[in-house]
Amino acid sequence: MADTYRLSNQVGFNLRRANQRHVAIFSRHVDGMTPTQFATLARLYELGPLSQNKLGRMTAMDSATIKGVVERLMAKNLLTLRPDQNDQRLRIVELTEEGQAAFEAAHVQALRAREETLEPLTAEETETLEAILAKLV
Amino acid sequence: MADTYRLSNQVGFNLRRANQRHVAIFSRHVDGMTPTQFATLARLYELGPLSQNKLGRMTAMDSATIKGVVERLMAKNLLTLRPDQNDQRLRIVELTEEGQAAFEAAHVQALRAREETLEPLTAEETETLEAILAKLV
DNA sequence: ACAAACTTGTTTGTATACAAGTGGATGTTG
DNA sequence: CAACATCCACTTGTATACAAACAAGTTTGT
Repeated sequence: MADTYRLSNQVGFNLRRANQRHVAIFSRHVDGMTPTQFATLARLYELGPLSQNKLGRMTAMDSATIKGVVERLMAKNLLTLRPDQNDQRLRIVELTEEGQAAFEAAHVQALRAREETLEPLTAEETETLEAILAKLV
Repeated sequence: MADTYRLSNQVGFNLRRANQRHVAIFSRHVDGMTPTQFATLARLYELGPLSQNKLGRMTAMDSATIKGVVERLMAKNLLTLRPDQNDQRLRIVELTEEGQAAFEAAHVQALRAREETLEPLTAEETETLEAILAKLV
């Protein structure tokens, strides 16, 4: 039967909790920006201007989600939106100067959040976790 | 500077993606129930009747979140709510017969979802991941 | 006994996250 | 080149997730 089922041992449950914990730590370290918003800035910083949907794919958000994120970042003047010349469907998202600065500042704080998240682990365990997560996603 | 920052290497980003992937797999295997709702049933099945807030703590949800989850599960007749005799603040949540059956059925499907989630990993990597997640949460 | 501190459950507001459907633009193919 | 499929952005609806504030009940400290 299901008598021996223990939720606390389930990978899915612990994946969810580990993510919750990281989000909480991230929020304490990085001001005025969620992990998702930070990921969006990071991708634009890395890759330059992208269409909204492409940006969503690069940050693992569907079109409905990325729309809201872009909207909120735009409200903070961290990015701009412009139509594409060749393809009238596309809305090209681009970092503003302010957005670049915001990423560079948040980036340092995000690294500290990462450290605190991984603090319970040894350096070797951290590497192992990163390798295993890379295989999982 | 932040030139070398690679979002795809960030533990937080990959934790989020791994969780997204698991939720998607779970949804394909378990019908009519989210991972969170399943976790709620699992805890009640494991531990018996619990107050709403206590149930939230056992499933890693704050009071606002667990309220909605309980509401939706109650709408499906999978659990009931009753006042506590000794403490008038408490609302005791309890599985119905239908809720127990629903958990037992979903439980089998959830195990298959777990298998598919962990399919990219060797048995040893799975164990390692579980151990590391246990240290992280 | 009684005020202060805490707990429980609720509400509101904001932010992901995704399914499903729409309309317009672009690509592909017979 | 016209039918068809695909892609993009948007909209609606549902489901977590958490912060902050609140009222009512309970516990604690004196």
